[in-house]
Amino acid sequence: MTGTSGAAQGRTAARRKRVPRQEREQQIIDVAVRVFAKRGYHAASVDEIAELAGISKPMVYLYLDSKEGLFLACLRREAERLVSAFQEAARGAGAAPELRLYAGLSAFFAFVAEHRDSWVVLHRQASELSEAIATAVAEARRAVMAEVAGLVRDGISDSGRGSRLGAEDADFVAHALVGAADSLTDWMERNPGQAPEGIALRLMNMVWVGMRDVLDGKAWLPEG
Amino acid sequence: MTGTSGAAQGRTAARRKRVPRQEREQQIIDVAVRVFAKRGYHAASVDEIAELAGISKPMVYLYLDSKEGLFLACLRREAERLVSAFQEAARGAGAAPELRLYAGLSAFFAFVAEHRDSWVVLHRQASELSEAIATAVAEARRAVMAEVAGLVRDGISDSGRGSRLGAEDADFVAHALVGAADSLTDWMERNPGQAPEGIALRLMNMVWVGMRDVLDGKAWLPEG
DNA sequence: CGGTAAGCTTACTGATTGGTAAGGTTACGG
DNA sequence: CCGTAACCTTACCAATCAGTAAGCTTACCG
Repeated sequence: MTGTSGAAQGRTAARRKRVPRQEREQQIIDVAVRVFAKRGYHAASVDEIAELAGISKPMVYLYLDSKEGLFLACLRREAERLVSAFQEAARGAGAAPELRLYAGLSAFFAFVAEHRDSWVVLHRQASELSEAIATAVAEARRAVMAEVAGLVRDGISDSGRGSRLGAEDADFVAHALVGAADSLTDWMERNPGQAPEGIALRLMNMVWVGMRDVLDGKAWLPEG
Repeated sequence: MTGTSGAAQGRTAARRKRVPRQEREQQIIDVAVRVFAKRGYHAASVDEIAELAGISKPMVYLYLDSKEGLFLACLRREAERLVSAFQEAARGAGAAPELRLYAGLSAFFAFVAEHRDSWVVLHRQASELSEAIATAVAEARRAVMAEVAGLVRDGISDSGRGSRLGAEDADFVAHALVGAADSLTDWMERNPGQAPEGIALRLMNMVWVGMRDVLDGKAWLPEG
């Protein structure tokens, strides 16, 4: 009967319900992605994330170990979602590498449009941070890059245009493609209302057609 | 004659010479770029920068105002260098947009290869930070983007292939190009010994040739 | 109806570090 | 030779957070 006993949760408008760990973890990560995207890793405080998640800080530490652990969890979950979106789209688009690439790119742009915060977290929070985090980001990017490089390689050999381009070149094209897609997310933000498929199509036209022509010997040369 | 008077600078191996403000500022910025590139903005401490610059912390604050001011100074100087390198190369390459673009890209890759720290600072320290800094980074990128978009536009109209591609498309291509170049800096790191001109040439072939073909109506279409 | 464990909290500490106050010293013009 | 301003220092403050200790409360199970 102490005057203020139980005030902790008794008075708060909605008496916070107890929630099983797994569910709570996802809630925390949901909030954390938003906050990290908005403020950036360092400016984001665990206190704020805890409060927005409707719990107290020690819970975050109990479940996610540390701020870095929390960020890592965000990273892993969102990276997994993005990579899956790409892979599933590509896989579901038949056998032709060109079409698979196109489908993957479309899925990518759609994902970014829909999950802006996820993309921000994955995109511009890479350096700056600890080894483990940098590694995780690099790994996600590497996965996408490998996927794309594979499609490019298949596209090259499929087209019967021989092996004038080797693995190194497929890698080069993959880097260029992934980088272009990265950057086009900015363009997308400035040109709203563009369908992801439209963006993917333009990109395919720019890159793929050029690559095919190079394979056919129609190279561009300075002074040429 | 107090026993330890003057110990501050008397005992240090090399009695630190006095240096005029302008020169000292550049020294500080030199060091800061290295440290920011190595540690990232937040992990870098002003103390460390001061020490490596061979002076004490208050000097940094006297000359550069704040940590943010220091970073901003780094950013501005390095951005100016990079943009200049691109512009001068492009300007010195005659009138043809293709050649100017090629020269600009070559200069870009050469710059990144030579000034790795500058590039790291410019590249992956953008978000996370204050409004002013984000603005400065965005501005630098915008400058490059505008330059490239201009070249693309010129290239389109020069080729006489009409105006099937408008300003929006030039912007699209510019974003893709700049993003591809960004990302190819990673490729460059993993494939050392590649000449900047070689990288630029491959990129031109991928993108420019494709763009030209699209202008000629050789579009790629899914299922096509 | 206990009792035990999962869920949750308040209230702290410890360290790091951006930033500053106060004052010493050397160069240099008059 | 002297004063003044530019150059530079030591020593400190204050705030912000990541992370923790200690313990309360509710759900559920036997």
